[in-house]
Amino acid sequence: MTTITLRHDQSFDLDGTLSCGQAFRWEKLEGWWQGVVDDRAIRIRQDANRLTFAGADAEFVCNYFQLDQDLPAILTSIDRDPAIGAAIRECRGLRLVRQQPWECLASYICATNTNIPAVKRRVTLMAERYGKAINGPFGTAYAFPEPEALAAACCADLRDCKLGYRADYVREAAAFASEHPDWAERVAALPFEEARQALMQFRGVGPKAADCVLLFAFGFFEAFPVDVWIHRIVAETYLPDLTGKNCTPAQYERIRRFARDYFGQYAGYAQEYLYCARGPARRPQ
DNA sequence: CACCAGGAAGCAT
DNA sequence: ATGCTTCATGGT
Repeated sequence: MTTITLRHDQSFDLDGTLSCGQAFRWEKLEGWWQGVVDDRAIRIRQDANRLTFAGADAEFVCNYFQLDQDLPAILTSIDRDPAIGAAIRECRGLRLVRQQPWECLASYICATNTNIPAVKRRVTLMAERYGKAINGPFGTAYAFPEPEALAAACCADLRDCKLGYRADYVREAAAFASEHPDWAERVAALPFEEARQALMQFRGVGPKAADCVLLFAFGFFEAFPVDVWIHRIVAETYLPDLTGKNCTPAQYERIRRFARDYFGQYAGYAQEYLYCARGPARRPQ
């Protein structure tokens, strides 16, 4: 068990960070967050400015939660109006975690036209069936499956993981990733728009999923994923002439360009704060 | 039973 | 380029 004390400039809210839906492999049990990152089973809790954890060292935890990123400065840079200001006050301390590219890509292929609990279920089922077993501080856990393991999976077994029509997309992506082990570093080396196009070459990865992977795994903080909630919020708050509930490709393009211009190079943080401040009780209409 | 959920592909216009 | 349909699943 390790404890670190956060510095004054390391504003951090563990609960907000892990419950906002960016990563799918954490759950809170009896005051502790338990999760799997890479091949580590981690247990962590926060008491004021102290972080206590097991299953990983301080450097790993610091890197995963990007604790050395200057969050106060980022929030100042995106704080452009009362609406985002309220979201920042409500969610201050929320950080984007640094996910692994393959897991993030596969997870967001599983996230189309569905909700977060269902994605968690799919990812957990895939890990239990195809992932490496890990002995951690909370019994046996399972790493997210390597591309090879999912590429070799038979389609019926994958469908048992409740992937539905997404099973073929995951298998195809897994086959590509196992044949091109350097796919992630090649994407990481590209400029933003080219990296985005590269991700959208995967079947099952459209604009939204690509932007999520760019933001959550590749550190492209200008990425601005537009899901149904963000579409609704942006239409109500910033672009009132947007009509309809369905987000056409042209609307998607307009929203993300607006966000990049308006919020700046950390537009992705603005997206996450707006999304998380939407309020769990808020109903559509 | 209808409707929705961190969408995207496949076609027809 | 834009619009409609379908896709599989679980929750409400």
